[in-house]
Amino acid sequence: MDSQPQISDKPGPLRIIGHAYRTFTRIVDAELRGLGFAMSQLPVLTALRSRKQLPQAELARVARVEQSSMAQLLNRMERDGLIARAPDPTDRRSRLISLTAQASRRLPEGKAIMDATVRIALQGFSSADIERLGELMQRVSENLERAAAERGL
Amino acid sequence: MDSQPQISDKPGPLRIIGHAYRTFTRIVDAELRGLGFAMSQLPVLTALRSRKQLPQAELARVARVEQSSMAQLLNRMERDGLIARAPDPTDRRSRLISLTAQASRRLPEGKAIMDATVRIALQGFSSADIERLGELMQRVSENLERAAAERGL
DNA sequence: CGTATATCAGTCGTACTGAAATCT
DNA sequence: CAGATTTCAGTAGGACTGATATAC
Repeated sequence: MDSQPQISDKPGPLRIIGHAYRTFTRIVDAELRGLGFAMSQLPVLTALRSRKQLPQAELARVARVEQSSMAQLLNRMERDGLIARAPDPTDRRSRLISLTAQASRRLPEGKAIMDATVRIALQGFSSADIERLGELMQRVSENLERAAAERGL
Repeated sequence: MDSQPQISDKPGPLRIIGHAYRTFTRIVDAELRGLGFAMSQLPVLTALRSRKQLPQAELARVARVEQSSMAQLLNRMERDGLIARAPDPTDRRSRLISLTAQASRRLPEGKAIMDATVRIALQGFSSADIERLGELMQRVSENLERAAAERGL
């Protein structure tokens, strides 16, 4: 007798996406805590590893967050001794961000934790599955970016 | 000369997922603002529409957030006149949550906005694509849930 | 004791406002 | 020089989490 409505409240793909992402963040942040890192900091750290000095606006672009989000993140990172801010000699509005030696030293281990967790998330996925997931999510992201732009967001 | 490293910083599937979800939230919240709703409230509202009275713990389970997150969400919803809390006659620790008439009246329109935004996110997707995306994300979610449980998170 | 709820501190994201420097 | 743009800072409020505390 499955004529019962069973009030499934089926989550819908976007609900699943949100929940999976929060679970991912929770795991990575817990693993990074021992290193003194947080997941939100990794894009900043890795961007500064290759190009040693970058302005805040460029870091916001790389991390795909708003300028004010990046400003606050950098405040916490400076407080925690992960980055330093130095005046930009060529533009007095700007300050150049660089890694401290400590952050630079611990970065590889942090990146390894991140990569390992991504592998856990994708356990049991074939290369084709991974490629397909990336492609589908990329299309979702583009659809939403376009809609946001149309609305001036 | 494309022998340049081109420092692609390829996002990785989890980064795309996070960014897509944030963009989705931003759009839905903007559209719901006129109704006085927020996206985080919709699971609560729809759960209370079918079963008119539920305790906080059950709402946290349905919305897949921690108990403290739900407590604060309900505080804001009560402040905004969307829900009411009444003592549970059968358990004096618990309080039963119910919708106000206003919230109940506006809920269908809120649900329509949500559904329309999901359709935008999935524009250009065949039914097979949608099914495949749901299936892949479900597997990611299960992998991460298992890992979180193993770590006592 | 165990379960339901409340509260606090902290992170992270957004929007909005405004000052200072730069560019045209 | 005026006016627009860019770079950053600061604030407010929301949505999470984890850790505690209180009530039954």
